Amino acid sequence: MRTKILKKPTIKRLPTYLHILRQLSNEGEEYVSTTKLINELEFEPVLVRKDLATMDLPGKPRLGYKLQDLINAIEEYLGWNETSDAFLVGCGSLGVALMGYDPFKDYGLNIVAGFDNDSSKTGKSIHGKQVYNIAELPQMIKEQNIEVAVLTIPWQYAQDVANDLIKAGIKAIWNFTTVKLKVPEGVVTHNENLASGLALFSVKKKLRDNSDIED
Amino acid sequence: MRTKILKKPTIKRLPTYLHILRQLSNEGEEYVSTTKLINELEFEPVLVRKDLATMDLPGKPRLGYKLQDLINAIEEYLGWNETSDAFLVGCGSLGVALMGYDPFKDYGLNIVAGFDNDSSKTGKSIHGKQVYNIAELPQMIKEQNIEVAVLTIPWQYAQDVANDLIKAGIKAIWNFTTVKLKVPEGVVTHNENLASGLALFSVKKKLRDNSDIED
DNA sequence: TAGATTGTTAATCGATTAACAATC
DNA sequence: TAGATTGTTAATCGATTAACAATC
Repeated sequence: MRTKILKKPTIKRLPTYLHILRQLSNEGEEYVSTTKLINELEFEPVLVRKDLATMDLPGKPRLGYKLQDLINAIEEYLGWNETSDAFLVGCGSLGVALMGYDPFKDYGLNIVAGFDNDSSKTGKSIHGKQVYNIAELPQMIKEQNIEVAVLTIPWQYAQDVANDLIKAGIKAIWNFTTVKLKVPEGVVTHNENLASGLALFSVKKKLRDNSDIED
Repeated sequence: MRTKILKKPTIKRLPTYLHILRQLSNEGEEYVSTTKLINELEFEPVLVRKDLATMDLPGKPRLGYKLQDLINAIEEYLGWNETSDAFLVGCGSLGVALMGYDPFKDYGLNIVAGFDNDSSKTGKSIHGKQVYNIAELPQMIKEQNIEVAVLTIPWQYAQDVANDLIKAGIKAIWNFTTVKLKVPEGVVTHNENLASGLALFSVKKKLRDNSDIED
């Protein structure tokens, strides 16, 4: 297993590359050069070349990289060659969306069930996935050996529920609440901050004409 | 109107501050110091102080900032003191979620209607908002003077639909597809890249034990 | 006055960009 | 051989952190 640690900005750009590479692959291409990738992107060529170089694949001058090798390397690095099963906690509108968001299957994430404390939601199935009462979480986490959770509950309950999840064996939490979770060693969280994105969007909008702010 | 341009990382942190400040305000606090903010956060104190300093408010040594002034300044800077009406295009699972995502009302965004080309979706209302056929978009954008669009359609159609939106008068697109939209001068887009977040999450997960990667 | 805090300038760190060498 | 591309080292740029002065 590769243990080389890439820079955070590089990691964030990898899915963008991967998306284009998969497209090119569908179109039957065999090799891909930085130049070809750049056409679809707004990154600097050197940046792309450096990012791809971190994958430690040999590129052929004049040709580029072997497309499939590059795809495999990125998928492997991200761990997207095998999917992890995950529980989603909080079947509000955002939770329901994520349960039905097809593209995740390309990103190594498989949400297998949802949980909620609202009895009007439990017992039904959403996007083909069963919704259970949150009380059943600990037992089901243990039984099914689930290590990944997606947290889409109101922020007021976030820390408490996270504590329960961790106690039951969850090792990684993708957190969509605005709360910065406090977690013990050995548990990772990642905050998906929609508000940050919206803030940036709002400011760009305001500065529309005289702006020099970049994405 | 304030035209001072903040740094991108600062802008992304503002909503986090705002969230905590609003909480403190609800609890009846009148002043807030960096020290108090830090308790809820994982940022460096100096960083927070510098971010807040960009708001150009006088802080009182030993006391901190006047809470309400700080909240107002941040909201004003982000343009969140007044909400913009927006159309959402693409009522798939993600689109439906965003239409029903309550917190947006605190973030200056008001999605007033949805659009889709699937006749099984049009004519109904979702989360209290009407869904129209995408063919009606141009006319309705003009009639209602809408300048903001949220784009949650499959990426294959993203550029084409964006072109139509812009032609009809849309000035700002919050783009949830994986495509980097090409837009003319005077139109802003912001890409919300869920895949980037998931990539970072995946890598953190993989490196769980021996990691030195930071959020 | 002492202490907690704001506010600012300088130093460090990290990421991007520029310049150029190597290769098929 | 010429040219397109990979690959790498050095320079620049931007953001964070450290150090310290100012103030109530």
